[in-house]
Amino acid sequence: MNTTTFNIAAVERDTGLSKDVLRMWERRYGFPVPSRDSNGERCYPAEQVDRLRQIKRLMDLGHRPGKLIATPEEELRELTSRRSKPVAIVASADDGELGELLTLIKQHDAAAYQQAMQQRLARQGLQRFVQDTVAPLTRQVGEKWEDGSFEVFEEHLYTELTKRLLRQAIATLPGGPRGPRVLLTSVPEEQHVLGLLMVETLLALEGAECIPLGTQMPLLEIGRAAEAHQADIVALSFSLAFPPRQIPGLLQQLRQVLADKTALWAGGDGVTRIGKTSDATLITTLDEALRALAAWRREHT
Amino acid sequence: MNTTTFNIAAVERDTGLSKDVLRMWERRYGFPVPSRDSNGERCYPAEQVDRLRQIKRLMDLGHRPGKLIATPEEELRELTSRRSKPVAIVASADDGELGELLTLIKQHDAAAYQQAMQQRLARQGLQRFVQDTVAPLTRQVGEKWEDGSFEVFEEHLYTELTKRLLRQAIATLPGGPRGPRVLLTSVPEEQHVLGLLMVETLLALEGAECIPLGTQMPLLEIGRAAEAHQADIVALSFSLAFPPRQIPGLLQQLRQVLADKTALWAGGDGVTRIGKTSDATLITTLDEALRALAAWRREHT
DNA sequence: TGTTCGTTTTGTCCTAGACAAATCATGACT
DNA sequence: AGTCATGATTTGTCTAGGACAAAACGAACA
Repeated sequence: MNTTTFNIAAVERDTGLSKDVLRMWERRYGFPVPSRDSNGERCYPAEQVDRLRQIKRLMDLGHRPGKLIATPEEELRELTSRRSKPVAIVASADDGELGELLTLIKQHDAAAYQQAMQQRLARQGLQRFVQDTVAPLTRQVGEKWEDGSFEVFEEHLYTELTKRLLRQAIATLPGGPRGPRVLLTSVPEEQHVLGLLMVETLLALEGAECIPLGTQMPLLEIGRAAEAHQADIVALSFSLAFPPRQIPGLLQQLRQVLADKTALWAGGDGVTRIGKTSDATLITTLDEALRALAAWRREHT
Repeated sequence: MNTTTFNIAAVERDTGLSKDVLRMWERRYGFPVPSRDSNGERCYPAEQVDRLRQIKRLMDLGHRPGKLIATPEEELRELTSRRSKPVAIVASADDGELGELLTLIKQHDAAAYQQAMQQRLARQGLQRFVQDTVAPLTRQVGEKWEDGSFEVFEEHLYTELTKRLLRQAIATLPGGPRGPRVLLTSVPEEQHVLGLLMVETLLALEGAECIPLGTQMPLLEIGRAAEAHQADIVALSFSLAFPPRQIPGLLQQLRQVLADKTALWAGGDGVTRIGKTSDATLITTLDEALRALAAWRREHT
């Protein structure tokens, strides 16, 4: 009998759904329906936590909670059917080879994966490696995770190993301070860093001076860092999981904190869902990052 | 006029203090006292957000909010006076040299810092580098941050650069699967990874097979990962900032999720504040990690 | 085909009360 | 003098339901 239950804080921690949302769903949709302990506090069974995490993931993909909760188990079908929607039209000839890499992760063979990636890096060169291998591979891992063929921990393993590869590659680059000075980071609550690393790699290759501050910088500190480092550009990353409603206000606040001459770039899948803004340059693809760099250089000659 | 204000979600994001706590403090202590917008919602000025972050930091160090909030500006004194308390008795002869490294970070000279660290690594060897350089340096950066002589972004820069160094060093180690299989990760909400990397380095040096899953793994997923990887040991890290109240219950839940033969290690400064538990082996220093490894090996011959 | 406008959905914020866990202070006992 | 138990205080988290604004949707219209 494994009757472990989770209190509401643990569920928030594990699913990313706020306590407010969990209580509201219970009130409105009748799900989840946790039991109560002797103090009248909610006790969620593991099964419901798993389902909530699945729902959260589908919501990050654009689905609406009302519909998802109403769907009993056909979600599994929805998961795969959703596959038609994304812009996976970019059918690369490399799909087969990427599949091999995915298989290595799926087999949890870290050593073989790293070796295969190193070979690929040597063959393609860093720029093409990032654009034609790491980026599509990351997308595919995300999709595998959506349709349930990848576990969360397998995605984590992929992310961790790939981060190491990119950081290693960046370390070998000569630090050429001939381009703009770019400060790369993310706001608190946003911990995805892989996209930021890809951008850093490409910008560093182009000779920009990158200052990586990791993730989760408080807004006011980003302002101080930009000033202290005399940054020309502040580049932020937002993942799909980041609450979209917070992004516009956040960019506006940051814009006010930064000096006027400092450019503000916001990138990542999370910004595809917000409208245009005058506070920041929105960057949705790696190519756009390179174009934005070129544009910046044209304007500052 | 920089009159940017923050709503309560932004303050939670930037300070790590929950909305509940922010509202409760306002009710009980009369601080913070945000203004209200036209909807009656709280608007915190930047100044209060900074103070809150400072208070949060001191609380992580063991101070109590009631006292801190009552202290108007003498906090600054407290900050430095607190210096006497920590176990900084380990006066290493290296202090001078470490100071130089700190200075490089303070000057934001990433290139020089990396070069100096590489030299140190070459001179000391990896094990001593971790134990005699990285560990004390990290502690000092934390202290500098406490007394205000390091900004948050300077700590982030240190962390990011040092992470890269360690990962690079780990990558050069031969993957010898002769020891136990150790799965390293942290629970959601816990994003500090430097301690985990130090342990990974030492364990890998001892020939253990390390599986780094990054941070923020949901509990149930940790269980699945341990099973899939046939892990002998699951090693978790908790920083000082992690809510201590959650740790015991969390270890208990995880213990139930894991197979009996799988050992559970909990390390980091965060576990020094909780009592003994039968659910996990508590590890508070790097030495202890090595001893725990030796003990494990004795028991499994 | 695309745009505007009402309607529905959804998340977040609000107040205020209750309680349990942790911490502190006191006093008794070894 | 030190150690342990007991009671008071501090502190965080949970609960409840209500209100509202922003986003998403759908339908009528240009």
